[in-house]
Amino acid sequence: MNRPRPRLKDIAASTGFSTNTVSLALRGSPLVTDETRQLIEEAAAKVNYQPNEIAKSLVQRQSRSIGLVLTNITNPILTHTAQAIETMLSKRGYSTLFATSDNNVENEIQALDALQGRRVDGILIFPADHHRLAHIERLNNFHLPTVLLASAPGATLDVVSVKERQGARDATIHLIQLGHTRIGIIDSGHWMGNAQKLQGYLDALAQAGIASDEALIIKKSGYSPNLGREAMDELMAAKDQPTAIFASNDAFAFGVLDWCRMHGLAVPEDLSVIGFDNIEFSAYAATPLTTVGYDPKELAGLAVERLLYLIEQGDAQTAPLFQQIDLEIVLRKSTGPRRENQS
Amino acid sequence: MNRPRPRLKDIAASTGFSTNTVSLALRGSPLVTDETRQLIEEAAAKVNYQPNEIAKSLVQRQSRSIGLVLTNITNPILTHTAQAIETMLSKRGYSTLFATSDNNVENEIQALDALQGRRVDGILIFPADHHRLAHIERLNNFHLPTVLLASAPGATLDVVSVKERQGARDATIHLIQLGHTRIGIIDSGHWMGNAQKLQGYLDALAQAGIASDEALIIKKSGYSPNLGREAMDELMAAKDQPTAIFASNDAFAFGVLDWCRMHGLAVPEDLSVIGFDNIEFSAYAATPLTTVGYDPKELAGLAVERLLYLIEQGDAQTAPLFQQIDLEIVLRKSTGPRRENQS
DNA sequence: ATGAAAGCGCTAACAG
DNA sequence: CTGTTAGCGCTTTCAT
Repeated sequence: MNRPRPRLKDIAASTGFSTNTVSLALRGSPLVTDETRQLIEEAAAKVNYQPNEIAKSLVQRQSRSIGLVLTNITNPILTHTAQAIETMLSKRGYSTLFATSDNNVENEIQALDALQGRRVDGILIFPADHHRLAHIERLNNFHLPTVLLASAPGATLDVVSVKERQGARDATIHLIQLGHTRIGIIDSGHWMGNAQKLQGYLDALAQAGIASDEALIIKKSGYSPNLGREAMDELMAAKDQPTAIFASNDAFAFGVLDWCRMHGLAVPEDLSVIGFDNIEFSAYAATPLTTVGYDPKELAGLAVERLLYLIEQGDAQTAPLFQQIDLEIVLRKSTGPRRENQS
Repeated sequence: MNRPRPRLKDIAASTGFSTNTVSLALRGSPLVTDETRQLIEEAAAKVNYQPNEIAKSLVQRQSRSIGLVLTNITNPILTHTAQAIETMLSKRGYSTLFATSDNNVENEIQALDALQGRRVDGILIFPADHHRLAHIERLNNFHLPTVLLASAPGATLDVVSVKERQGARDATIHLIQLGHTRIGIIDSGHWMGNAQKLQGYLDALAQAGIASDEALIIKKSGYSPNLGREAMDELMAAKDQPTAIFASNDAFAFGVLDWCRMHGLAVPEDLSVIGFDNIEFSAYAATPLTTVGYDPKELAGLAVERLLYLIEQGDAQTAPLFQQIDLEIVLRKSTGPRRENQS
């Protein structure tokens, strides 16, 4: 059973045709007779012939593979996006090489090098650091189509992301409409997030005529409930405590909920909390989480379409496109009206 | 800025050496003078030379890439495993091509074909269906090292997985020790699970002299809290209701917790529930979930080591190795002693 | 210590 | 319609 993989040449030899004819036949060229095609197909099937895509890639100068670079996959919304991307790409005949940067620019550079070495036809990337994009933008020098999956400030690349600023604003407005004026934000700092969410939060406050307070703005780098708990320690140390919290991702929000459980605060009676991302689990949290969500498939679809378009364009330079999808608030149980007696 | 990618030949031309010398120099061969190596390295750096791994793969007949096939990535424990795999592989100089079968054998076959076409050096796979492995086992015909990431009954392939049966037995024993005798199981049917967990559950019951009851055994195919809820509808319809539930994955357990919340049952006072996998969020569930967990990195490490070993072995046939890692119960709040007045 | 030639498995002209 | 030739970018004998 242990044979070496059959080549075009082998099936050429066994059928008596030339490798060229075999190649054409197998690719369904109209130039070859039905009769010979049939012969060739049979011979190919008999030995379980599978074309060597590597050889094909070499001669065609395209690998029909793309690179997907993620920061890390502890955030389920990213993995859903990743899976959707892979599925769509696979339907279009592309393989996906994946790599993780773990939010580290050095790793990211290495990953990009490896992908370039493998001559991927394009790259989809969640950047590790929204302020260090030079190594990504440099990909353009080699005509390597790239789309960013997060809106980085001043990027000269194509972007497909979510309307973070607007989503954050809507979340904050939701809290304001419930009567809250002391609203804390736990922002994810500059990676996995730029200043967009913070901006949206400030927009909402300004619009409602509420002064922002530095003591209510906490930055945490990472994605973990622990960070949410830590942030709460700081937030609730303020003299004038917040009555509502906007957590810039659901993991932070879980940390907040847990902090409340530990400290005997009822949600939403004593504290309202709203998250961001609407990961599947948010419906099953200690208090079902109100959060702002989006459809990862929509994001994936847009990104894949755009990337494939850029690939097909080839050398024809196209101006970078900036696309963002809508978010919407998913109302559950973790937000409620501010009570009179509240702090 | 828009140049084509430099080749060995180009930097040979610019330095006056032959492509062969350049190739040797860049790979650090001792055959070439330090002086010329330096010259060549400079020239290469100047044009940002990156070797074409595709060409390399073709001539060396190895791609230094492996295929990772997942069922789907809604289960966070799988994504953690996947990330750990990618990270380890990347450290060893391997790229990872990833594909998802969505628990569908047809998709799985397609994915495997694509990976073979790309001439991956090995495959790591969570099989879609533990009873349909023929297409995977066939990979051996082409010397394609493969390791299964789930213990399939009677597989003739290498396996690295968790001690599901023992973990399930331990979980059930835990409930029995708390005084429960009416213990329901929500099993994940035959994919993403074989009969191992059910077996472990039955083992524990038998060992304690408790008769098993068909009415307490529910099978659900999939990974979603909804299925847990559905199962509860069936389970609690029994005349003699269970006082404890073993959910074969954490998502099911969340569904159970949610069902309890909807029906006014207190956990663990009215019902104990234990999950499986210990996903990160289980600590933040409506009731912090007691569950049986393992370290995905350990699983990933074992799998990668084994695969790489098989790859290095080359044609030397080695008997399939069956490895399983330990599980341990993570005690939280969702299990408690059976009360006297309980059902 | 360096160069020339061959070839990995395939597709792409170009003939006939 | 089918065969011949060349070449993708690299490594690998084999010379020198």
